[in-house]
Formats: sequence, structure tokens, C-alpha cells
Amino acid sequence: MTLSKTPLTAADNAESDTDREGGGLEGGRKRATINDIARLAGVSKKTVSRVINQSPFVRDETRERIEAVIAEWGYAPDPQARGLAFRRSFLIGMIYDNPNPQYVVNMQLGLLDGIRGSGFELVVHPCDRSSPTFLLDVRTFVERQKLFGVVLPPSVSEDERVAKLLREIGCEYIRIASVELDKPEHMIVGHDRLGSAAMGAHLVELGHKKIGFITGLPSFRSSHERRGGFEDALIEGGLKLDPDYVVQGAYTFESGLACGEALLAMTPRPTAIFAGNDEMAAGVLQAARRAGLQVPADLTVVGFDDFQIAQAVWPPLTTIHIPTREVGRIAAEKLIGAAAREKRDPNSTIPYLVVRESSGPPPSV
Amino acid sequence: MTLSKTPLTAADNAESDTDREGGGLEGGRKRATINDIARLAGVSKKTVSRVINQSPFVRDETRERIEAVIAEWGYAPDPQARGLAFRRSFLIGMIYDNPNPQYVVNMQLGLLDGIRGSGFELVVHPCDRSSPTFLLDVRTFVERQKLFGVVLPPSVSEDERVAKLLREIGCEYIRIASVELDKPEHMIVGHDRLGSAAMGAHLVELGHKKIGFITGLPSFRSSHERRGGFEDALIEGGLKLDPDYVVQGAYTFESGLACGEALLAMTPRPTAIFAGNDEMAAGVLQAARRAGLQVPADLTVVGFDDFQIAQAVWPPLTTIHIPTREVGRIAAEKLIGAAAREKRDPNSTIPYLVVRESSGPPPSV
DNA sequence: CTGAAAGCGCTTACAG
DNA sequence: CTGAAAGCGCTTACAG
Repeated sequence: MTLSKTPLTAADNAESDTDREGGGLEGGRKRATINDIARLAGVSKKTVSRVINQSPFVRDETRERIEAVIAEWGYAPDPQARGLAFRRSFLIGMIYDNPNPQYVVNMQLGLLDGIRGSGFELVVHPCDRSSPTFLLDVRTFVERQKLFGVVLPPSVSEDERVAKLLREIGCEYIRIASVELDKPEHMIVGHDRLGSAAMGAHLVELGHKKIGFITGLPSFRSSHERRGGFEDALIEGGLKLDPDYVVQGAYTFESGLACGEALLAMTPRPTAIFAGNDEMAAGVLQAARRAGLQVPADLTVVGFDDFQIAQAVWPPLTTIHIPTREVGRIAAEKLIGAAAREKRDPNSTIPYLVVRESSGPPPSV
Repeated sequence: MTLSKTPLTAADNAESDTDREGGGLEGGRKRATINDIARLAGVSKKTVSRVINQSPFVRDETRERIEAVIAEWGYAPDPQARGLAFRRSFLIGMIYDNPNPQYVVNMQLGLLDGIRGSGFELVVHPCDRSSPTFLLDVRTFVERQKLFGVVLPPSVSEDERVAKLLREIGCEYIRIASVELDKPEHMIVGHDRLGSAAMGAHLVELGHKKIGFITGLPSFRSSHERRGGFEDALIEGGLKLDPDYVVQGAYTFESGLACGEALLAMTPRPTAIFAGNDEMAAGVLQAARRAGLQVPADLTVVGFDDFQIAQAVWPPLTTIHIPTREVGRIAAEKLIGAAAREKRDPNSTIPYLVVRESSGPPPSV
């Protein structure tokens, strides 16, 4: 909150100095500016600006001449100067609180995929929704940097206060969430519900009747969606999710372990446990081992996400794959208006079942 | 490489339109500028600028008056305008190719810790060192954004071409590496060697004689350092690392599994295996399980990094903790010149041993 | 210690 | 279809 006091102080201190080298851009002729291009092409800088911004009001011949000069000199407009004039930067922000490193990294990679070659850059901004200064922090971040727009993964995406704030200050935003929370132009929907429904069908098909479920953090919308889709699928299969066999987890390994132990202590013991994410499923695997149970012979354990941990544990987890990176790419393209460059598979953001070795039929009693 | 063609086209298309609302900064009075502050404080903008940049050439009384106005209006200088005038942005870049999500996220959090409150922001830039356009990409990224500086984690930090390029174009940089590769002002040293030496001492102390080692990717300097420190410690303990028991891994779970199987097939079988990172150690655990071996009763398995996976596997891994986030914070502070704000523990970046359940004495033959 | 002028590299009205 | 002027919000010389 304090005034940004930067080390550039030296510049001012040196008011009487004379030996500064201007920041040191040795190593090469200075980069061309719009003035250079205008002069070289024999036009005004405004016309160059029109070409840069793809204005239709430029004669083809003029445009081609200018583009040739631009290409020859490898000119690229200065985003800072452009931003200052536009009153808006060419930065997009990712504001997030998802604690899973793999999710964060995949999402970042996806966003980067989406802005590649566009001249935009990605500024990362982890946050804490429970902080008293949370909204002020977001506002300061967005306004100070004059962000072009922001992408909000869960659970930040589910916070209506953030969406409202962004609308008020006129910042573009895309919310990534498991359900449609906003106008379509602001949403990328993850359809977690379909994923867990697929898992429900899988367990039904294997013949399980007594099934335990571990929910994620209630503050994440996905927790409820994953549970809802699963319940629907069980009903579809003629079963019902017994509320006694639903325990509250926290999306962490430790919570999975604790919840797993709780479920395995119940009578009758469930023959399958569906954890709200892989992390917790890995915890259940530990609980099963401690209880002396074989997976999947004695117990089926399945997860959700298909992050790396799903393949690092033993046995490898049957889980639901969510295409995080793909979702990120589409979100970024939508944000900067680069969508529909190519025909997209509309199903590319839908989660799907991956069967590995941790699921099997229930033990024959 | 193409000219940045942004969607801002609309702005130009609208040359004849009149209904644009200027980007929509409704929702609040416009933010104060340096001119507002100057007028309000009854001074020139240059003097306000001096206060912003902490110039000593301002009378105390003047400074206080200006600071009061700044505080009252919550004024913060526009980084874009400031950057344009400085010919340098307030962005720092993280250029990296480390494939481990947890490392990446921890490092980002550390860098963010280091720049918090400074007005700087973090722009992430994953890259591929083997790409033919790698150096050009880095150069374009740094020059186009006029980055204030960059932080280079391994293995990018180990690439002399990058350091040379950065020096040439006058960009500040900090290299994070396991050994001193550059002048101290450009380095944060991780001392991986000390970490693996500690692990060597641990295994010696437990009484192991026949020890297998799985190296990381040879393209990472840490691979060699981790091996070197380990060998030294064994020699210290009167042992010698048998080259036949050193196999080449790739820092991945799969490579750990394959290397583990190779080592367990040897005669005599090693009683302990030290993998160059946790990921590979988890793979070794799988190999041990497939071979019907109990850990640690039949085989000790240890790793390096102390990432989350170390606690998610069974048994939890004895490993070396590396303070990634702390290292990141120190790197960022050093880069922006905010170091030494407080006295630092000089050992805070040194890795240390964490003993869990995967290590024990060798089986009595 | 303080300020008026010029400039950073772009774009927005306004003209033609 | 094209351009000259003014401006985005700061800082750098240069004066005093």
C-alpha cells in the first residue's frame, strides 16, 4: 500500500552526474520506432499506427509499403507506449487461489498458449480470498497495471464480489468454473458434473453398491458439482448415495487419509470410495494400506483431475481427466478476442474417464 | 514474430463513431496523476517526481507536504508512464524450463514474496532451451517488455548464452544455481552439494555399504552436484560409490521406476537407493513393490527436494529439503535492490535432511 | 532546493 | 484514404 519506492532512485541522485550510459542498450542499434518506420515509408506516423492496428482505412498499396518496411526492420510497437496512449496495458492477469501446483502450472501454460504471438504477456497474481484487503488488492492490481483483462480460475471465479468489482472498473474478465455463473462471454465452463457422472457410471457398471464419497472444500463450487453429478449417475444406475457415506474432505492428501480412515471404519465397509480429487484419493490409498486392504481387490479407490500424482501412486488411479491447459488456452483466446481462429472441438473442455488399476469389481462376499 | 495484431482494432475502426466511453472507467473518479498532486501541493510536477523517486534534493517541509497530499489521494504513479520515461518497465521476468510444477509454483511464490509492495509485477516465461529460436525468444521477450530484470532458475540459469545475451542488452539478471557460475551479484547459490552430502552421511550412519544412485538429467547442473556431494560423503565415511551402481535417470517418475528396476536386478542387490529427486524416488518405491521388497526393511529409498510427493507416497520419503520459496524471495529482493532490508540468516538457502520412514538400517544378512 | 521545457513512443480527436 | 496537433503520465537534461 505504500508508495512504490523503487531503487531507480539512483537516476535522480545522479542529477549532477554525467557518466551514466542511459541504462546500457549497447550491443545493438536502437530498436526502430514508429517515427522511423513512418519516415522510411514516406508516410505519417498516424498511418503507420493505422497499419499496426489493422484499420481498414488505408489504401492497399500504402499498407503493403509500410508492412514491407516494418518487416525489413523487424519493428514491433512498444507495448508500454501503446498502452499509455490506449490507457490500457497489454498484460493479462491470472488471479487465483487454487492450491494445487499442477493445476496452477497447467493453467498458466494454457493461458500462455492462448496469448502466444499476440504481444500480450501473463502476470500472475495468487491471492487469499479470506484476506480483509482481498478486494482492494485485486482492484489495486488491476487498476495500477491497467490490465487488459484477467482470467479467474476457481475458486476466485466463484466470487461474485470480484466479478462485480471488475465490471465496475471496466476490466475484461473470464471466469473458469464448473457451472455457468455469468454471461457466456465471461465464462468457460468446466462441466465437472459430467466428469463425476462418468465416474458414477463406471462404479455402477463394476457392480458396486456400497460407495463412499469424499467431498472437496465446500468453498469450491466444484465440490458440489462433483458430488451432484455423481449422485445423479448413481440414481441413474438404480442406486442412491447414502449421506452417511459422504464425508467432508479438504482437497488435500491429509484430509483424504483421514476421510478414508473414517469411511473404512464404517459398517458395512464401502467397496468403493470416490474422492473429490486425486490428492485425496492418494490419501485413501494410504488409509487402505494401513487397514491392510488390497486395492482394488478389497477396495476400489478413484479420484478426479488426472494430475501426475494419479500415476505416481500404487496402484495408479482410475480418475477423471480435466483438460486444464486446453481450458486455459481457450480462456485466454476468448479474453484477447483471438477465439475462433480455427474451428474448435466444442467438447475439448469436457472431462473424461481414465481407467487405471485402482478400480475393479467389488469383492465377492 | 508477427506484428502484434491486437483486437484493439475496434478503436481505430471507430474513428467515425462517437459512442465510445473511453474504455469505461465509470465506477469512480479518475485516479489522481502527478499533475493533480503537484497542483494540490502547490509545487511543480518535477518536485513530486523527486519525492516519488526519493531524491535527497527536496526540502523536508516540501517533501512532507507532498507526501501528505499523496497519502490523502491514495496516489500511486502509473508504472506504464514511468516506465516509458525510464525506458524500462517495472516488470520482472521468470524465464524457466524446470518441469516440476511444485518447483515452479514455489519459485513464483518466492519471487512474489520478494517484490511484494514494491510496485513490481512478475511475468512468467516458460521456455525450451533446445528450440532453435530460444535465444531470439528470450531477447524479444526482454527487449519488447523492457524488463527491469529477470530471474533464471535451473537449467536456464546454467546456460551461458543466456547470461551473455542479457549482459549485452543491458538487462539485470539473477541466476539461481547449485554452484557459483557468475559474479556474486548475479548469483543465488543453492548448495545442492551440501544436501546430498547430508544424505550420504545419513546412509553411512545407518550402516549401508552397497548403495545405488540414480542421477538426474545430465543437462541439469544439479545432477552432477548432487552426485558429487554424495560421493564425497561416502568417501568421508570410508565407502566408495561403485560406478556400476550409478544409473542415469531423467528426474521423472517413470525414469525412477526403470532405474529402480535396473538397480534391483543387480547382484549383489543394493540395500539403499538414493534417487536424485523425490519424483524418481517414488518410482523406485514402485519398483521395490513390484519386486516384492519391503521399504525400509529390505531396501532404503531416499530422495531429494522434499516436494509434496515425498509425503504422498508410502512410506513417506526421507529426503533433502530445498527452500525454494525462500531462495526465490531472496533472488527477487536482490534483483530489485531490496535486499538486506533485514539481517538474513545466511544459511536460509541451504538444503537440509528430513528423515521419514523410507530409510532404515540395511537388512541383516 | 525548485521549475519550465522537451521527450519517451504511441494513439486520439479533428481536419481535410 | 491521410496527416498535423495535442495528449497519455511520467522523467530527463538544463537552468536558476
